[in-house]
Amino acid sequence: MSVVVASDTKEAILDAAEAVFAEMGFARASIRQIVAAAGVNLAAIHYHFGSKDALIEAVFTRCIGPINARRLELLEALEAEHAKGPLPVAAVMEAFLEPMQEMRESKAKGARMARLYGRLVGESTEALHRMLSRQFGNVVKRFSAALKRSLPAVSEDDLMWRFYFTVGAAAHLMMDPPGLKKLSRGRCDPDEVDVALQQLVRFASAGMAAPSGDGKGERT
Amino acid sequence: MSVVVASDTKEAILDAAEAVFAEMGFARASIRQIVAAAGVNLAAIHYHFGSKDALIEAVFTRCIGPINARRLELLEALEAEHAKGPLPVAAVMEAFLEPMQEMRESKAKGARMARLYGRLVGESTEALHRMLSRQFGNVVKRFSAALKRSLPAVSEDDLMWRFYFTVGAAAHLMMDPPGLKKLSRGRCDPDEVDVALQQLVRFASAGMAAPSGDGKGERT
DNA sequence: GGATAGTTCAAACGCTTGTTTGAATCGAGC
DNA sequence: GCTCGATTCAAACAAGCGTTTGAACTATCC
Repeated sequence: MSVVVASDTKEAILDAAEAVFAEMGFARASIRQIVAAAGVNLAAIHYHFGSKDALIEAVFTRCIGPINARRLELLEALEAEHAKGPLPVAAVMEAFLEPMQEMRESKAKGARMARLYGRLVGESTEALHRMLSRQFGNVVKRFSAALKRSLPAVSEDDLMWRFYFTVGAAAHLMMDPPGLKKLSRGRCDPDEVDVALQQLVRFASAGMAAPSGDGKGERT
Repeated sequence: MSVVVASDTKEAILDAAEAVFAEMGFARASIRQIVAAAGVNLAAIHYHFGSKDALIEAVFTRCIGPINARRLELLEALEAEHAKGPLPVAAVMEAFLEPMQEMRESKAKGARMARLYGRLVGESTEALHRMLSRQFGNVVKRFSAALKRSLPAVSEDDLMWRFYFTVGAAAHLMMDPPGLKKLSRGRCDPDEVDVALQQLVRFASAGMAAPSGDGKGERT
């Protein structure tokens, strides 16, 4: 057969864990479910990863790494394209949001990874949270710099708040897509990923560029 | 002693469960932790509620009921105030977001309930989801009608998408307040609830009123 | 004061959890 | 062909889980 890059069982475990975690959440998922789905022995998880927590980390890293890499890639391309002029906010937001949405496009695995991704925000333990910071450090730094350049009129603090809200909106979409369907009584389909991305980008861009309340309480 | 409105232990269990669920999530929290925190016997939960799932429902209902009641109350006041003229979007959003944020204002219990509230979106099982629909049905109907009136230029579908994103942004804020602190390297404080509400309202209002992409791909 | 209904309690139930163990199996390298 | 390290396997481990049980307690009414 072909060259075994990394142990086949290791990959099988990661794939199965991804699916089970996405469906059940981290806490509810049991390693017995995972080994059953992967078709490997119960002890394989501890042999290859050491513990359930370590497996969670491994799954997460494999899932989020490429996304953040692509984000930075898109942002760099954007900065190259608009080397001198101003960076369009919508384009920056799209560079951040598209890689996350994109993976939902490709069949079951993509959707599962997307759900898994969403789970992280809500269910993260302390260990998960530290890794989350590690993985996102660069992305946050680069994107907040880009946003600052895009929207010089908005204060840095406001930008952080709004970026944080954007993450929440995107995470919600991936954590609970059926929620939108129920909310809209079937009229909006969260599985049309291009529509979803467009909606998300529009909403987030407008939110980002919202007027800052400079003192006066302008409640229109 | 005073009149016992409902069993003291029942209240103690609900209080303790609220705290433990908020801290650990529903899946990780054990009823042994809850009875220990409440200072009651292990069997008390099953005697008073029947099961752990039923307890989750009870805690949730007690937590979300008053919030949704207040939302409708604020919205009705608003509609009375602007009986003829247009409803200001920001005011509608504030009517929706304030009751949720408000409870964080009062010491530990408020913050715990807020976290619990946030957990629901990410961790809900099928049973929880059905109850969530039941509890939110009215609120969604009334607020989407109000938003439609506020923003006649925005299509109904767009409004649903954006309302859904707003829920996500708000839920994120309550699920993971420390996340904002980390993201902003300490510059933004999610515990200043009035600031948080203001930021949330501004972001959501701008997102709600975003221009709809009527055909032309206006990527500025 | 004995009976009754409501509540609390310690103890155990059966089951699932993450993890460990030690033997069995496999695949190269000499 | 044999050895050795890496991998797989069935089986068991202790601990924790939600839940049940039946006896003890408490207050109320006749």
